[in-house]
Amino acid sequence: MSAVPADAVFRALADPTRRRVLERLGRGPATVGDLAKPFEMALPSFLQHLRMLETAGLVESEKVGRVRTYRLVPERLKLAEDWLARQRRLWETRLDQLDDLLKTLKESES
Amino acid sequence: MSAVPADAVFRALADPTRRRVLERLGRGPATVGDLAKPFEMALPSFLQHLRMLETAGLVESEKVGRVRTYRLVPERLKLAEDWLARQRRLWETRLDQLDDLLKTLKESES
DNA sequence: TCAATAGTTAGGTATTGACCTAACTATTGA
DNA sequence: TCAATAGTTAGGTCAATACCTAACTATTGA
Repeated sequence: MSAVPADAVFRALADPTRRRVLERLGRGPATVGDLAKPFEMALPSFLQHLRMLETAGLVESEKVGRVRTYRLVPERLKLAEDWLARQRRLWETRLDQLDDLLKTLKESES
Repeated sequence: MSAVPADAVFRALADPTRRRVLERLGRGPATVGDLAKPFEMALPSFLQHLRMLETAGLVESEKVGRVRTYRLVPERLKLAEDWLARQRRLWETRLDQLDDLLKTLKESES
């Protein structure tokens, strides 16, 4: 069943921990330790979230010595944004058409 | 474990079946049967998707006689849109700051 | 050189998601 | 009135998520 990239992106965004990580990375790259600090969670659990973000393509990382640094891949969020924007255009068009219809009906009354 | 509304919205969007349903509803209300027709899936499985969209607040439904009709609740998509827009503003600001910094450095060279 | 640090792997549990079939209820049109 | 229609409920399988602890590897600074 075609696991479209959008699936992974939206699934990655579905978790508050992962959204907070993205917000953090929006202000610049950070190491695993830095990223993990604000969370109660055990490290291995947290790493799973990072892995999920990375496989969704929303972040990328590089290890130097024993330190791995993550940064945002902003283009990837566009996938989600684009879908939502397209969706909004769709129903806005439809509401406009309804509006036109109502206007036409009102005019033909007079 | 604050299950923020955004969680449910993004999770609802994570499945292609549900996104197709939303696209369909973007063109106007439709009954369960109408919505289900394009999908191979058994009806009970499909209903679960509809339920998930409804608990996420993305759609609402009303039953008249034996027919249930679904329609989009567009405001709800704004939750997702807003988060993404805020996120974009964040990292765009940061990239601008980097840009300024680089410009400043270049100027001080000359 | 060796103990502390940074991250990783292995493996276990509980819940939820995505599907199915079978059997049911409520409505409606002939 | 009764068979077809529209949707619903019950219950089962399998994979993935979200967490955990324990034990490990690789790097580095004193």
